[in-house]
Amino acid sequence: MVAGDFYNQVYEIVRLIPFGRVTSYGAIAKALGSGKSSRLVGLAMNHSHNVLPQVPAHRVVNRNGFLTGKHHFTDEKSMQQLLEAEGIQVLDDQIQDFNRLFWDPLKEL
DNA sequence: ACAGTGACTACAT
DNA sequence: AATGTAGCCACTG
Repeated sequence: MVAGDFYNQVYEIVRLIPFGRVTSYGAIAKALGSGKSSRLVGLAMNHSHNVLPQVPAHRVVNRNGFLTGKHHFTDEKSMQQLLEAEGIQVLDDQIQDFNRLFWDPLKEL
C-alpha cells in the first residue's frame, strides 16, 4: 500500500474543514490545483478510513450536497448521524442549506 | 506497460 | 428543466 502524495493533500484539506461546515470534492480538487481531479478526491476518501489522524470524510459531499459516499462508511447511517451531530440537517441523503454551509478551501484559506 | 476503476463535474441533447 | 454522455487524473492489478 503506497499512499500517494495526492491522497495526503486531500486528507490535509479535509481535516481543515471547520466544525459544522461541508465542502465538495470538486472544491478540494481545485484547491489542490487539479479542478478536474474531483474523482481522485473520492478515491482518496475511500482510503481515508485507514488514515490517521482520522479524516472527517462526512463533511465532504458532492456538489449537490448529496451524501454519495455514505455507503463507504462503516455503517451507512453513520455519515448522516455525524453531520447531524454537528448541527447539519440531512434530509433524504441531502444536506439542507448546503449553499450556506458550504466551505470553500480556496476562499477560506 | 496497459487497461480498468471511481465517494465527480460539466457539457450536450 | 431534466436526463444522458463524455472527460478527467491518479491508483491498482
